[in-house]
Amino acid sequence: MTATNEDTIANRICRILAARIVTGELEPGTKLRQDHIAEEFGTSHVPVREAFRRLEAQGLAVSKPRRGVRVATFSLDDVREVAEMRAALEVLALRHAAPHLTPSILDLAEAATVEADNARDVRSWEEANRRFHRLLLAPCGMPRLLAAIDDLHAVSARFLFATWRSDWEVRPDHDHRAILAFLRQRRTENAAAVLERHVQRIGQKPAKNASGGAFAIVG
Amino acid sequence: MTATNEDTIANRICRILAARIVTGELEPGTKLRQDHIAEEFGTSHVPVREAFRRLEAQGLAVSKPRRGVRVATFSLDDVREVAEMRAALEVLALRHAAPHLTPSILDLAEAATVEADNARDVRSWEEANRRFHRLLLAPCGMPRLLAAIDDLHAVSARFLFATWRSDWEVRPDHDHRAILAFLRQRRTENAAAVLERHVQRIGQKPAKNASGGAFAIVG
DNA sequence: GCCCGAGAAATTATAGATAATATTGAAATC
DNA sequence: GATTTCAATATTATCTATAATTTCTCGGGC
Repeated sequence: MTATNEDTIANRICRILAARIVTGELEPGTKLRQDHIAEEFGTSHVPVREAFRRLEAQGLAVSKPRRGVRVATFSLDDVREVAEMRAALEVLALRHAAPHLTPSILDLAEAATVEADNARDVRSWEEANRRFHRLLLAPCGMPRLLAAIDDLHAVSARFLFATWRSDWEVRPDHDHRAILAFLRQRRTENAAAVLERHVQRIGQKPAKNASGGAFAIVG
Repeated sequence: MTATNEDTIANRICRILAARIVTGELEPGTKLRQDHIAEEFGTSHVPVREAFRRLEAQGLAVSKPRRGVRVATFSLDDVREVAEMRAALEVLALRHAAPHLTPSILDLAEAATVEADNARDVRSWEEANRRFHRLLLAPCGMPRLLAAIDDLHAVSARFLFATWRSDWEVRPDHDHRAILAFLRQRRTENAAAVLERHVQRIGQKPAKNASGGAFAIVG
């Protein structure tokens, strides 16, 4: 029952740092100092360095030789790029997953949509939204594709959390319901088309809402 | 003029091991022992471990905690998955790159095609082929997308090298020429359609050639 | 007042060493 | 003869220490 035995220290550090970066607790550009992190986790700096390498590969951190590691910055262009990649890959995954979607999976996805619509904060909305996407795509049986989509989701979530620091307004997600309706009718291509537009909206220019604050459409 | 100063030891080890894995010099399933590799490169094992983490992220190696790192194995399903991902992402890249393609870039791509057609071995064919794809896609200006495509190319190349161990037959690439022709006419969507089919062919079931040996269409 | 440089402090990258774990092979048992 | 157990070996994951590089700071000169 040794929980630490299943997982390496480097992996744990990587997961925790990734969560901090995604939620914005660690701001873009922040220096990640290996000795400080090592001290915080009560380890040496070697596993910390290994965690850095994984974060780098996921695009959450940037390292320059001999100049340290920083939390990756991201521009609107980056967000748009990730949105387009997600759109292309999620459509691919949905096409392969559709034949294996069961009514019970679609019910779970609908429940996730309802949860997202009722979410009171951005964090629980993000969790429910990601669950919706994952439920529909997981049956594609393409592990590398799913892993790539997950990484892109993480970057999208960074943008989401950065935009909606504290305030969050409830708004029903019509795209999700449309996708589910099409999938129930086995009209895969229609569902894929809605999904593609839906995901591409992530990177759209933030617009003004009624109260004057900027907001971005997210998916 | 210190070349080693520009690059970290871990990076160098990673690049060299990646090349060995891709070319098949290191066979799938081979155990990668950190102490042996460290000794070969005349370093300690710490940079070796960091290199392992990058190889893992690229999908070229698989590591299980406390059980070491092995060269990743790959099945025909894996190859097909990578082919589909490449098709989706390369089409996306081409759509964005097309407006920025100049006649001189297209000329270089044509030269690469000629080189590939005349290649006497699989290795030089692969180099020319990859150059062709990269020339056409690089102007898209989406660095993360290009990096993802590069990683997928590496996995495709593993399959290529594994299939064509030594023998290699010259065969002109009609797809490449068709893509170039469409791009010269600014018919981006036609070019994208050919590219999509072209890349998807990678994972197609190996067929028999005249001499009776199995061969796979590759792109 | 501003810029430049030398020295100091902090930090990274690497090396060498240690403890814990998995693997292997041989002997003993069924 | 096959199987299980146990110890020897090999390997991994980690820690401590060291060398090298970068950044910071403070003082002097323009």
